[in-house]
Amino acid sequence: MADSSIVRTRFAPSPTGHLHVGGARSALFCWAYARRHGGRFLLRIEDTDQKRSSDAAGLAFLEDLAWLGIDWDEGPEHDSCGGGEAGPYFQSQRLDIYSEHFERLIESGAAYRAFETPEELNEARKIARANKQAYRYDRASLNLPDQTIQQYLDEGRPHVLRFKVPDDQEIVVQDVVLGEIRLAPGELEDFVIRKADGFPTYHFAVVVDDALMEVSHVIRGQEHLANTSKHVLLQTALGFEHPAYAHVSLIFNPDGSKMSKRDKDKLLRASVKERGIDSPPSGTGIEEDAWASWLKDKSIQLPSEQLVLLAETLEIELPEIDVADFEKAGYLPEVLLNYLALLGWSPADGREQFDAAFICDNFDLDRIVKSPAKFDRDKLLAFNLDALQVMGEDEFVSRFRQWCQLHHPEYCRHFDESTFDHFARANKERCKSFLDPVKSGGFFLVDDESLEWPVIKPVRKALCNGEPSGFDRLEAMLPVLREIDDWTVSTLESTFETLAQDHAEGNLGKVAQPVRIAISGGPVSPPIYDTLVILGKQSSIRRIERCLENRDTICPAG
RNA sequence: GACCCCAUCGUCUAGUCAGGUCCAGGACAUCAGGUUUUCAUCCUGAGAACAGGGGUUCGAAUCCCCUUGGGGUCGCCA
Repeated sequence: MADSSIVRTRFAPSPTGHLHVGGARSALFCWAYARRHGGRFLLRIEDTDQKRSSDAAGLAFLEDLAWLGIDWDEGPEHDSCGGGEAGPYFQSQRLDIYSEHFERLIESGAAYRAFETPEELNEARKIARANKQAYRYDRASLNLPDQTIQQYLDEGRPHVLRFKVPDDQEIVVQDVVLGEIRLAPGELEDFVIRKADGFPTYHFAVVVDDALMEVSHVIRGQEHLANTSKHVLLQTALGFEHPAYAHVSLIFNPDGSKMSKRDKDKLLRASVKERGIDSPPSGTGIEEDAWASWLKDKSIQLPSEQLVLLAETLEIELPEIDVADFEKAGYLPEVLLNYLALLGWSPADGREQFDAAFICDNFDLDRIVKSPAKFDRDKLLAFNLDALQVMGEDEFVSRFRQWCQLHHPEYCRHFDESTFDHFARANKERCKSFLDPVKSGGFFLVDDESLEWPVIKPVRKALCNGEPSGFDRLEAMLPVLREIDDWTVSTLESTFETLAQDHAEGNLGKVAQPVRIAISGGPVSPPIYDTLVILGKQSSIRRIERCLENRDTICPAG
């Protein structure tokens, strides 16, 4: 340990695609802590599982981190982030480093070879479970005669390396958030540190890497709490210093279950089973084999594109779990970051809305809460609204345009640049997320000749009821609107004021609402003059005409 | 089942470590009014919590114990 006073934190995900919000918060806390204390934040890829192959898609979370504005000083290179002296930062490239440390443990007798097969162990676990007993590895291989071991080795029997847990001492973990956690002697079994394929297990790799990368503070989710005792033991056996630990509570769904990256699979799997679908629906691109094993094994996740396609065919709405889901749903990265920071942490001054710089200036471990938090989308949405409202108009337009290009290019294609601009501005005051204008603006995209008017209460109220009715007023207004040459917000505004005087005793709503419905097909749209201008004179007139033509369907006689 | 962690309004939390200033504060949500050309905003107001039981103490949301509830882990996953 070169200089123990320098703060070094790390985020160490496995390369399984997108970053989920729990991971994002861990990364945020690590990052903020390093920034607050003038330290370094590193990223390390925990890819020691050969079965879950790590292709390029596995590294999608790098984009998610970057989107959130979390940058790393060392780790995989991405844009201007990454690099560093303590690499490689992919565990699969550090195998020779681990073997050196395995050797030390074998020589000192702190680790031993074990020859049981996974099947044997599974069987033993099952029996123990059936007898309502806690299963612990029985150390059978530890008691094997040297001769037998040599014989097995000569035969080339596959084997793992297990760590010999001292059975006479209590293990104490000091946690910055939780305090002191004690584990009685004998609670821990001799856990595996090297798999049969020669790769280290998570426990071993994490300890070696944290030590070699001089990580000073391990900030991670509480699901790792039970592992920490193993790590502490390994550190002692290897002669490493213990980093400071801070275990952050988990993030839950509103229903109280753990918010997991596997939730989407879980939801779909349940639905598939319920409907008795036993082969992969066509168009999802899922192979028969993959489908079968996915159905059987809860720990298997489908690639995200297949997940999306499957959800579409089943007409199921997937929960927002990944950072990318929130991006797609139209949230601002700075708002998500803000909200995530509030999940388990709060600044001393009680402020709730702040930016990344504020977090970096104020974050500390002593204000982290121990209890778990439920993810509250309403609050996130409210924060998003606030951020959208205070955003400058130009910034809003350009960010909204960028987002549309990515997620709803049909709007960019449909409008020319200045009309898109107007569309964006007209929506700014009234949207909670980038998705709102898109969801409510579908009528802009439909053909004038195919616009329909659903016969729902607010429509009938505005169009059919009263004397004169909305339709009567529309009829009277149409010729006036036809005569307008200067189809602009200001001209329309003065025209409508006159129309309101002439036909509705000055009540603007009485003239605006029928027009709104006529041109949008429903009772909701951006401010009426903006809507008329964005749509254009020709379309607006045509839609009013067609609405009038449909009077009898919309207001059935009686 | 074993072990470990947690427990303040519906939700996120402040207050807990250094007991009194807390008949518990804020935010989101809810409800009621008001503003508004629709929706969304915006403004005003209201209701809403220390899980239960024992201690310790002059005094407990704060300290201790038990119960209950929730969660995590128990993989040759990370």
